[in-house]
Amino acid sequence: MNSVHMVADRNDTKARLLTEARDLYVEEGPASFSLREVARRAGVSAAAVYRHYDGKEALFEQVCLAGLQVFYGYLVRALEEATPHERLVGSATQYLRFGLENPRDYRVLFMGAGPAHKHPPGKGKKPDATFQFLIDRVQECMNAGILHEDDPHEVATVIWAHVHGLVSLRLAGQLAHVGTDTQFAKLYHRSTERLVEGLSG
Amino acid sequence: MNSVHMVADRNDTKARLLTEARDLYVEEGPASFSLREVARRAGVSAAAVYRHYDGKEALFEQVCLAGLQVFYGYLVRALEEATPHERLVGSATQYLRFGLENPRDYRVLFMGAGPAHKHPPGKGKKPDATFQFLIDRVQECMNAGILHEDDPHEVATVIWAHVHGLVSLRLAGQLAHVGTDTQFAKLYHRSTERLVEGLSG
DNA sequence: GTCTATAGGTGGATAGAC
DNA sequence: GTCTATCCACCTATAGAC
Repeated sequence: MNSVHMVADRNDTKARLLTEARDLYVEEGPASFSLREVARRAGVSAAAVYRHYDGKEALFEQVCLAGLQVFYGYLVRALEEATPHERLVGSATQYLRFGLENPRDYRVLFMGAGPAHKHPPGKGKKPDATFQFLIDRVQECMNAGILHEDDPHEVATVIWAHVHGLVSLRLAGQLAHVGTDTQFAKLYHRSTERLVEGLSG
Repeated sequence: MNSVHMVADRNDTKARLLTEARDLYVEEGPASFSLREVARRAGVSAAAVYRHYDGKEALFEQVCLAGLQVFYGYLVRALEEATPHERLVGSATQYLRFGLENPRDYRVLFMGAGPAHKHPPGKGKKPDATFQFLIDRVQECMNAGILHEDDPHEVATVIWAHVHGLVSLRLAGQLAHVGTDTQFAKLYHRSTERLVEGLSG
């Protein structure tokens, strides 16, 4: 096995720094996110980090980009569905799956404290791509007559707010009373479907 | 006018520090929130802050508490409504008003970066009181037969997630395409009412 | 590619004068 | 109540040895 083909060696310092950086960020917050602490957790010196990343900000940028890659990996699966309706529902399902299976990435991408990090390019640009994806699913349903003709922008907006609200509150521990992830998923799907029906009918 | 009765003198350093602290937090994020910078903005030395607050964390705690006071000031107005249904809808309305009229306080209270600030007592305790308030409104509607009997916990959960999702995305600028605050308010009310109908019918 | 050493900077908090 | 001066901790980033 050539090292060139190894994507995530357990001892790959670069990859290790990336995950340690992400974990530190979500565990201790932006205020405590330091390059030195990331290096400590990864078991290397602070100076070593500069062999892999251009600095603190660049490191965090890569954390965001890596999270987006994972996120898109989930979203695109919804396109494998057969009908427009299934693709729309599937999008919501994949969004939920991403959040529950990658809570740390979700927090970095969608629960960053507003202007917490200034530069992270994944904050103002890519989520727009996400939004467009959802708009396309809605438009698709309207074209197929599955959803009543309406402003796809508006319907997509409300759906996004709804799923983001549910997932973010769940990950924040505010919805612990709902029970298991499976129970939460039922609630998620039921309320989302009813919301869509209510908005389109 | 006795100074004892003056709550917010323009030159009241203590009050000035509080608002400067809040603004710095929402503008620059937790990572850049420093006692020294707050003091600079307030036009006093860093040491002067300690005459009013016990330190950096204590200062931020007071920022959170002040925001909660304002928030509750909005919520309780919903209790002035005549019927359970109007009180439930009114709660959502007041929640929206608070967010649009006090975006900085809203960000501090509900859009803090997860574990961004560790101690702030307004994060794990008080929002529970907020949630209980909403549960009470829902239960009230069910008792009155206005909402179909269901788990008030669950219905309140979905409503909270929905309104929080809409307001937080709006304040994050992700819903700029919706238009004016008035237009956004229409969307907010319409989608919320349909959600409630869908969940209870 | 990783280390140690170091330069240069910011911040929290305290002491003591006024 | 506010100031200046100060201490100490921690950080980013770089230089140069290995």
